[in-house]
Amino acid sequence: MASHARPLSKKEIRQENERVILEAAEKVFAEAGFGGATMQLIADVAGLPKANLHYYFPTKEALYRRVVQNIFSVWLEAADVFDQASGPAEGIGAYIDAKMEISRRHPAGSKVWASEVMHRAPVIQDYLETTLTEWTEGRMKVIQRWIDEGRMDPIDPRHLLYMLWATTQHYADFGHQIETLNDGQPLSDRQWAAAKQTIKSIILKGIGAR
Amino acid sequence: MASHARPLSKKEIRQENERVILEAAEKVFAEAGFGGATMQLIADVAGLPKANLHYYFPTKEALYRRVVQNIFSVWLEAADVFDQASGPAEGIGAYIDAKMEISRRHPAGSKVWASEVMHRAPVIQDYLETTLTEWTEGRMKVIQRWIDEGRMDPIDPRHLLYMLWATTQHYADFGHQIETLNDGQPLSDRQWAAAKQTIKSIILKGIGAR
DNA sequence: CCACAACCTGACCAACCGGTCAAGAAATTT
DNA sequence: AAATTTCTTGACCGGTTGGTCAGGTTGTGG
Repeated sequence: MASHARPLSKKEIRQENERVILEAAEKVFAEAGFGGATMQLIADVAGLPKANLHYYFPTKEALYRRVVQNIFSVWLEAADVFDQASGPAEGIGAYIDAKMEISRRHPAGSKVWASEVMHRAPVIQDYLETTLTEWTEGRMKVIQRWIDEGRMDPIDPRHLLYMLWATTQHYADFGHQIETLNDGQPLSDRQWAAAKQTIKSIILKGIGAR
Repeated sequence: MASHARPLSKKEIRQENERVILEAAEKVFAEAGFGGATMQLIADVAGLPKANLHYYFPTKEALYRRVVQNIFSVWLEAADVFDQASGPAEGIGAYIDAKMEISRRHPAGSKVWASEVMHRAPVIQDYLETTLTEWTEGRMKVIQRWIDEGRMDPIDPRHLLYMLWATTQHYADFGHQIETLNDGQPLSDRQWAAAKQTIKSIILKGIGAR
């Protein structure tokens, strides 16, 4: 039982507790939605008294906002692979791999994001209008350049992006449905690989990547 | 003001009130989630006193269950076009059109369904295990037959189906995000047509439909 | 070692929610 | 037109929820 643990410093205490609370909150918000989640349940999952949550996060909304912000930053990181690529096959292929990995490792985060957007983004509308809009336009330009260079078919870049988001996030957001249709078992390593392979195969061939 | 309206019969009253309540409930559940929705708000949207809702639907859960069941039946109807098709280009193309039309006309329903599945399907798990499983297996056999007949590439039918669901429902579930990225405007007729066309083009080429 | 600041938490509260009920209004049956 | 069934609704209730707070504990800087 960590008998040699020296007393934690105030900074460490704050860091650790915020981390534990955010982790628990992400899980509970994903499973119950914002309205269905309760501070009491989040506190139980985090292993802290409810009043302690309100010490670190003044309101339920403030806590939720932090959870969504965290997800958004993870979400954007996957974009890096896009820019560093030399062509559509490499760039889009790597992007699919990255987003599928996020769906597998952070399904709760993806669900919170989906829920937030479905409810008309009451908390992160400003992010949609600024950061996401800029990100999307940048990526559309990259795709358009590939088209102009004759490295893929003339596909509407916007709808191609939507297709990539939809397909990859589906494996997180609808994971329960997929699991049910898989005899109640989570996808195995082999099945995840097959999913990635099928998606990449259809899309890369579908856009005529060369 | 319908001054000539004869008094409504009891049957008509029941039919009309249930319809109004279910319509309001679908909208409110879609916008707020099950936990965030309140009977009072549904009553306000329906234009009825709250106690009247409990006369027609004993509990919030019972009302929610009916909403989800309605959505599920609409959802399955779109399958017809799949079976009547002579080949993958026609069948899958028509299925995409049908599901995109549902996303456009019934976005609230799609959101309720997504929300239900994301929360581990507490209400319609039995449907997933029976009706949806059977439906999926049937459609997988159709696709496999097309593959065996050499009418499309050997694609894993299961992941192709997930891709079709994900891509089409994305336009309903993430409609708010798409609208924001479209300068805050809903997609026009032309843009909906472009979306359909892009999706069909990529997928049909991607699976080598011939 | 002391004074201060940061952290912790059981107990509490006002607001809200799903659901009930009794009493009346309206349609239907006899 | 009386009797009966169905529909309507304001008022009410117990339970839950987000949030508060006072008083205690623990680390920290001088």
